[in-house]
Formats: sequence, structure tokens, C-alpha cells
Amino acid sequence: MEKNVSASVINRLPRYYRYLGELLNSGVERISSKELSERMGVTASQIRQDLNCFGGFGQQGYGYNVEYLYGEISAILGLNSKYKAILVGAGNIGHALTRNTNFEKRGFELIGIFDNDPQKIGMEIRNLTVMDPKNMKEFVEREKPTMAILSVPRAVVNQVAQELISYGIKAFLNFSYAELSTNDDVVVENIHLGDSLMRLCYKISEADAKK
Amino acid sequence: MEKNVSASVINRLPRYYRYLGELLNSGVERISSKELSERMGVTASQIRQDLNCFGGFGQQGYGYNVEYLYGEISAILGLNSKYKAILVGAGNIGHALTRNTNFEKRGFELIGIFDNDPQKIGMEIRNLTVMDPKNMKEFVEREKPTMAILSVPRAVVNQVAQELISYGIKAFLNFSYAELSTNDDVVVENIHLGDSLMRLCYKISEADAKK
DNA sequence: TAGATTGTTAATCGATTAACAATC
DNA sequence: TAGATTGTTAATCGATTAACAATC
Repeated sequence: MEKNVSASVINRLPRYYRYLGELLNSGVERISSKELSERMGVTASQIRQDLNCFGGFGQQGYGYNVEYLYGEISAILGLNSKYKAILVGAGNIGHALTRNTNFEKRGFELIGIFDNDPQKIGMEIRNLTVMDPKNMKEFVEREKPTMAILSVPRAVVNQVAQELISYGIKAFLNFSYAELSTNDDVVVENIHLGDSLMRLCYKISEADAKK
Repeated sequence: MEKNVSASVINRLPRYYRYLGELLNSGVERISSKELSERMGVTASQIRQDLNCFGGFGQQGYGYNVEYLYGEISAILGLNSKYKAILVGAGNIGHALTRNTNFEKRGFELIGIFDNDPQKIGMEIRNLTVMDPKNMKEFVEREKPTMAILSVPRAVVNQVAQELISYGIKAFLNFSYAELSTNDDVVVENIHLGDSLMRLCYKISEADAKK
């Protein structure tokens, strides 16, 4: 909100949110930073510092009310929003993603799917009909989605992104195995499956070497 | 290799690898840390520090030979390995993943797929027949895969992981929207799509607020 | 040789942890 | 009131950046 919160803190927020959701589900009413820290494997100091970037949500001698804190983190993350999103590229990953992901609970609403495969155009996915990219300009300028999920081949991802930016898109979830180079006012989250595999491969090699 | 390299450095390695691969493809023979830093949007100091965790791969006055450095990073990451991997859960994401991912180039070899949906058992995916989880113990103990990709419902992921650990699995790529609690000698990489969406949502909200 | 650029040490910056006064 | 636990300041630790001598 007021201050600039560091990326490290932001990155941890979804995890807090996840843990608090689980506590809420199991009927836990209050929790201290100490107890939460033990469950999550972090320090209590870090939890308190992180939360205090956004305000004082606890109470001395009591701790944090789980339901209240859960709601506050939800608000900080902006999960009550309904940012319109489109999916570009309904191949394996893109297709699976739309079926599996609960966009509504993460602040988004999927309103359109595009793919240039004639076989896919017209197909129904999640109550949405796959559209021809030819109609993308018209659709985006009319519906004004905020975000696009990019699940297109790496060779074309930057071109597609530039096109969408020119139509007014301001955020991307990038699944393509390529760097997305964009202006400063465009926000990007990358999911590079290949990078995760490589990191895992490194960790395994390391563990092996230690024996 | 010798020293303990920090997680920050490890996390950057795949990105270096990606950039060097692109340079290699475009026929660039040598590159200085300065030029690479400008392309990647990091400092030249950081690149040199990172690389020197593993050895001196450059040459004063010349820079780095792209092909050589690419090969060295590949070796550091262990990408020449062929760690056997299995996929547990051939639902949307799991299925898509196996079709899309070039495991061989990331140090892995997919040798088995399991799913408890009778409709899927017997199905062919990527030259592999989907197997019944009943046969998992026998298969894992015989083939000794190192890694398992978990793409099962969050409610059962920890149970499945524990089972696989007891059969000898030492590494997981976790797609389930849950924390994986494991022993210290098991390595885990998480891909939490939901977390990425939430971070993106936060960034969009922030950008909005600034206007 | 002169110029360029590394490898590496030292300085800075930021993030994490510890400590404790405030207070429920 | 006494005990517990926060919010917050101060101390520590680690990561990033800057600087420069070594050297190709």
C-alpha cells in the first residue's frame, strides 16, 4: 500500500495465505507467530516483519485471528478483484491450465480463449468457445481484459505479447520457455517448467555428490 | 561443487543457460560479462560472481566463449544425467506436461506413468502405457526412478509422496497445490500455479493503486 | 605492448533475525 | 494484575555491487 514492499515479502504472501486457509479449514481460531513459524519452517520474526509491511493485524498477548488475517491477506493480494483474463494458445498446457485452475479464487475471470489451430477454433473449453486470433484485436479492445496467459511457442511469444500490449493488455502469465521483454508498466509472472526441472536436476546431482 | 552455493545463485543458473543457448543459436562466439549483463538486465558483477562459484570460465581481455560456458553450465546443472522419472497423476496438467516437456534436455528420462482412473489405465502417452498405482511399488523398486512428478489432488499428495519415499524415491516435482513435507534428504521443487496467479494479481493491484 | 576484461577482494546495501518495550 | 505475544527498533548476516590488480 504506502511503502514499497520488497519482492521477498510479496513472494511469501501466497504461502501465508495457503497456510492460513488450511488452518481456517481445520477450525483453528487464533494462532501466534511462534506457532505458525514452527508449522511453516520460518522464523516468527519474519512472519511479524512481513505482516507489518501492511499493517498490524495481531493483538499482543493473543496472536492473530486466523479468519481475520486470512481475509486481510486476501485483500492485500487483491484476490477479491475480478481482473478479466484471456488465454492465448490452447495447446496442452494452456488447455490443462484453464481446466484445472480456479481463476475466480485468485482474482481473475477467464473471458476468452484464442488459438490459431483451425481444429481448435470453435471448440468449447470451460464454457468458452476457442476463437480465431484474427478476432483478438476486436475482442480485446471491446472487452478490455487486464491479463493474458501466454501458452504459445517461444518463437512467437514476444510478438504476441507486443501485439497484446498494443491493444491495452497490462499483465502476462508467461508459460513460454522464453524471456518476455516488455515495457516497465507491464507486469509479468513467468512459469518456466524447464527451469524448475533444471533446478531439480542440480539439487539431485548435489545430493548425489555429497555421498 | 566444493563450496555450498547459495540458492539465489542456483536459481539464476537456468536463466544464464537459457540466454547462452540463444546466443549459441544466433552464432555468437564470445561474450563479455558486461554485454551479457546488459542483455539480461543484471549487473556484470553478479554474473562474474555467480560463475566464479563454480570456477573461472572466462579469459581476461576476451570474455567468455559462449559454447564452452554453455557446456560448463550444463555440466554444473547436471543436465547430461539421465535420472529416471515417473509421473503420478495423468490428469490435465500431468498429461500436458509429459507431452510438452523435453525431459531429456533437462537431465531426466520419463519411464513410467501412473493414474488411478480406470479410463486412463492402459492409455498410451508418449510411448508409455498408463499403469495402475497398484503396481507402483513393484515398478519403482525394480526400475529405481530417482524422481517423481506429482500431479495428484492436494488431499492425497503427501500420502503419495510418503509412499514413494518408502520405495526409494529421492526427488519430487510437485504440481499439487499443497505443501510437501518430507525428510531432509529428499529434494523438492514446487510449481504452484495458484501462487503465481496471486502474485500477478498483487502486482496488478499495486500498479493500479499507483495511478 | 596496450586494451580489454576477468577473477577476486572490499564496500555497500538489503533482508533476516534477535531483542525488548508496549500492550492486550 | 501477570502472562503472553505483538509491533518495532537494533544487530547480524548474507547477497549484491563496486573497484581494481592480475592477466590474456
